[in-house]
Amino acid sequence: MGRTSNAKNQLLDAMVLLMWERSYGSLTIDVICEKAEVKKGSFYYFFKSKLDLGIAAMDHVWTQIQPRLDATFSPSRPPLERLARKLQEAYERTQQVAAEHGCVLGCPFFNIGAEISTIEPELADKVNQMLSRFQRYFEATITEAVANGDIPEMDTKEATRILFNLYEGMITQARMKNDPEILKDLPVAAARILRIQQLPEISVA
Amino acid sequence: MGRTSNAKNQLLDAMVLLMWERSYGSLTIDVICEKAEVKKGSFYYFFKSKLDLGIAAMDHVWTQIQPRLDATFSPSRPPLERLARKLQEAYERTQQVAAEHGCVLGCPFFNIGAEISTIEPELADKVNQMLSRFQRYFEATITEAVANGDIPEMDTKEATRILFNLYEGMITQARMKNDPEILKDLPVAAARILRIQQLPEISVA
DNA sequence: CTAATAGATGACTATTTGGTAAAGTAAAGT
DNA sequence: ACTTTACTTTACCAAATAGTCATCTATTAG
Repeated sequence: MGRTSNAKNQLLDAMVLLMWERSYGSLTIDVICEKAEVKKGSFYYFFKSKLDLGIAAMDHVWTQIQPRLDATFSPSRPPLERLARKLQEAYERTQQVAAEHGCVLGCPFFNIGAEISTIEPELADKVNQMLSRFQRYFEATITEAVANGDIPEMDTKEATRILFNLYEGMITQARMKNDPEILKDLPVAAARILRIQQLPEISVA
Repeated sequence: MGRTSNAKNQLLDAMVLLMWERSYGSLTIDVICEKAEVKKGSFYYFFKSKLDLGIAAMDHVWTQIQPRLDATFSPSRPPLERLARKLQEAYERTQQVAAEHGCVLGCPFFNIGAEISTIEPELADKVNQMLSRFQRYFEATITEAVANGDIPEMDTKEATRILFNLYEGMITQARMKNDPEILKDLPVAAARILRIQQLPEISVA
């Protein structure tokens, strides 16, 4: 009952895009409303502040990302192949996003986290929560690889932290240099961290 | 001749601090002037905009950082020991800065770069320039380590990129999680990337 | 058909912000 | 002493921005 609307979703979509393409601090309510094609009155009907929308936007983008992660890290393939595919996908998708948006954008969580961690604790918590979820995909993969004997015995939590931070560091560098090619180092880097010669080759498609 | 002043330096110091402790986008001219204890008229006497000061602040902080880097990476010690010391120092200094400022702050260049790369190209260029300078210290060290036979033959440029991005990624995670302990992974991570068992132990002080 | 509900709209206010300019002041040159 | 130079200070304006509210409109339940 009552009037229907998808203004809330338009606001969430616009916020995700703007935070990814620009930054959090550079956004104003007016800019967000314009991008969302929603009037300011409606903004304040659904959200009480930019911070409120920003936090909701992080949950929103996760629901878009999670299915892709589930597919890429699907246990239907052996762990090292999953990892190799993820790293390959990171490179290809970075190129694709750069073509669509005009420049490399990197990881929406990591960028925002680096920006706001000291000034917006609530948003920082939310971002850390999302990054932890993301990291779990790597951890599950590495744990299984050790269990399979695909890689030597090692502290899997430690290896996960190292690989994950490397991954985020490289993607952020790719954004800063606006150069997807930086991500070509990822497979070599992962192999070294996991103490193997190289990750498995992956067949096309 | 004419009236003397150190307002310009106060503005630079304040800007460096604020960009490190907070972010670029959250700063206003008024906030910067208040921190610097300088009136707005003087701000516009020395700088034409926040962007202008931001760029100058990056050069300014480099002049403070460079002597410390020169000391830590001094060729008076063997390369792997230099590296081990740098990673140890990163951990200790992060703790110290956290104690002084109330939270982990990370790398001033990387944080700002991640935040503004898509919206302030001039500042992004300056940040990239500083990061490249920083990276050269790692590259020189790794190159010498290979030449010495301290680590196996490898593509030193590639190894440098990997190690550097890992370093920045970890430091940024430490900021986001407000936890210096994350940096304890650095020596293990470096050893894996450089294909050695472990970095040399370093004596106290 | 009508009332109740959910949302849309636009006009409005108060504040913050970036930016300017004119008058003032300290230091050094002559 | 006084003039020039280099910087400071204050007051000010215009634009941008956050946030509110009364009124309007679409949807559905009864």
